[in-house]
Amino acid sequence: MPEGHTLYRLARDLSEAFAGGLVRASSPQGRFAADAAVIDGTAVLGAESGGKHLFVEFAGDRFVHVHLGLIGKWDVRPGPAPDPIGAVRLRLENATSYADLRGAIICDLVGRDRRDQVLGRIGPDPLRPDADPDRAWQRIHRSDRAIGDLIMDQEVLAGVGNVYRAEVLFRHRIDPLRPGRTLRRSQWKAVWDDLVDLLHEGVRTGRIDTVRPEHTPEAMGRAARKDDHGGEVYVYRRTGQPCHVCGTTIRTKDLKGRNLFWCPRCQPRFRSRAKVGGP
DNA sequence: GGAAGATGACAAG
DNA sequence: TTGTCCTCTTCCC
Repeated sequence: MPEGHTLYRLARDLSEAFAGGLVRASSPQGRFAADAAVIDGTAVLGAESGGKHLFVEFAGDRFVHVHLGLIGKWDVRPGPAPDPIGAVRLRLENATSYADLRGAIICDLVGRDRRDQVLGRIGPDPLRPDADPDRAWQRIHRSDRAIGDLIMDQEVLAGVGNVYRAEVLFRHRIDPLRPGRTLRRSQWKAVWDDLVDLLHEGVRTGRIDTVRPEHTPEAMGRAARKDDHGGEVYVYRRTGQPCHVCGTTIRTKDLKGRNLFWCPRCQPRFRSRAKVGGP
């Protein structure tokens, strides 16, 4: 679940629940106990996300830096907190809300320097209005790496994970294995603009839906069925199933340890126009 | 009841 | 490139 839109929503929800007041902080699981004690009873100033990173700011230039990784979750709920269930690394609570963090790959108490360092290292985030897509383009159009690899590199572009990667490349009929340097600038601009739209839609709904109206089950006369992660998608985790658009079997492949999904017909293999080989 | 896999990133070699 | 960490769900026995 945790791609950029999830972290953005979390930052918003944490701000709404806790900003401007004092919070109790604890670590029922114990691994964050010493740091939780430092911020316990202090004021939350706000929360912000950058790509998949989340920072909760406390008075005194203290920040809780969280990265959910593959399996982390942060549940923000109204009401008095119940007894912790499972391994709760960090719990924040006030009179009206509580938030339980589990399974995060990063949960650190840091200063402003570290926060600035982390946010300075990531590429442009499509959810930030001041993001500059040209920063990503400068990396992409000089690279021999596959666009499917580049687009998930958080130093190139921040916030896109495996679902958005698969879906946005499908929507633009781009072969995921095509080298970044072979893309045209106009193609990148279209991909970026689409990511801005898709991520904002993800923030609004809390799900990843990427299927265009003309390809919905209703429009195509097929049975409606939500995919496992809760949204309607073209190719993500649909290996072996027919493409919603052309019916070709969706394929998968391991790319640097992550599953890549694509339709070989809608996203035909890119061939360089440069002549190669012998006479 | 247990293994495998998952929307991720890091360190080590 | 491989190994490691973290939790929860799904699938198979």
